[in-house]
Amino acid sequence: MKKTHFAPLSAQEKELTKFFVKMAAILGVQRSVAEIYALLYSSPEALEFDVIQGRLGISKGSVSQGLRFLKGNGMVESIKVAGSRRERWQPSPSLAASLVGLLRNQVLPSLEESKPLLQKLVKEASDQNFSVEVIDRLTRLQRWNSRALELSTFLLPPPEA
Amino acid sequence: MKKTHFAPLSAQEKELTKFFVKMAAILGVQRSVAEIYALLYSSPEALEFDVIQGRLGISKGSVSQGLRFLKGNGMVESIKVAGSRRERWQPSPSLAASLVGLLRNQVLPSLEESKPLLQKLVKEASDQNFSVEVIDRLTRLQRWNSRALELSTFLLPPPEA
DNA sequence: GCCTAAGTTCAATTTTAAATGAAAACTCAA
DNA sequence: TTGAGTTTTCATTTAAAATTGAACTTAGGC
Repeated sequence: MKKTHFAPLSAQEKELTKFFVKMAAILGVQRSVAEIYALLYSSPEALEFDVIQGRLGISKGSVSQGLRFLKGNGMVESIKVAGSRRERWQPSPSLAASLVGLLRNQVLPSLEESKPLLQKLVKEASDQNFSVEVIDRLTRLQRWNSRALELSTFLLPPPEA
Repeated sequence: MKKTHFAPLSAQEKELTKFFVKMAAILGVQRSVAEIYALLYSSPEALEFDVIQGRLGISKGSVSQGLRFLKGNGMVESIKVAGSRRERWQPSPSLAASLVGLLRNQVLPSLEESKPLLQKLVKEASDQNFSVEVIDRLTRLQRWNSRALELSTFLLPPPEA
């Protein structure tokens, strides 16, 4: 039998949601995702899909996409109980690891993509006799990109590598 | 006499714009702002309002707001030439300082705002006999927030303080 | 191996954010 | 002081992002 009524968020849950929504905004993560994470984070037990949907009052589509995003970034994990087809969701044990996963996926790709681009730009600027000032700026930019990349790879090593 | 025609962006300028737009996206900064910065960054001399508007082909409103944002975050500065009322814009000399300014304004406020909120949540959770697991999570969250705040204040000291 | 509960997909819609541009405000050269 | 040359403001428009939900797929209990 399927549940049809769910308790609205408590005052504390709402506050925690505010916090996660704010942090998520900094990282460019959407509100509904932060809401799901906040709910799981403030629940002592793992929650079923239905419960997440019902308590947050959002669509199945959003729950599905939100959980996929969170799982993809290593921020939540699901457990299965024998005899039921429903998955139960909970936050990953390490918040640190979760943030690392998130950052790696959000930031690293852009840094990597830009490396050859900047290299080309610096070369062209020198070849085409740009002003020293501009060449200098581009070179510094390139240096920044490399450093950021090194630092990220050091701080955020790929999982199980 | 007012200029009415402006050169479109060169291939290099477009590429550099792509780079800054990408980086800006990570930090949640809008595209038009990144475009303005990229243009100034690739120009050997300081540029007038009109030129920025003309070469980027964006509205006066966007240029005005974009420059205000960049200036407010210490990323560009304006110089005035005697005998003309127009300001001329250029990127701030230190890219590092620019990023610091940006991060401080984007991230620190949220961290600070959240401190008392998290403190209250931890207290309420203990008072109201939440599960150990949840109390533990909230406590770890609080610790994270404090550390991030300390680290930020250390890395990004307020200007001229 | 069915059959249905459970979850996913994605086009359509809603919501939110960004850009525009006309009008207002400011500023300084004359 | 004045007023044309600049820049800012902000209501409106446009564009982008997030959400919805009905149709579809999948998994596993029976």
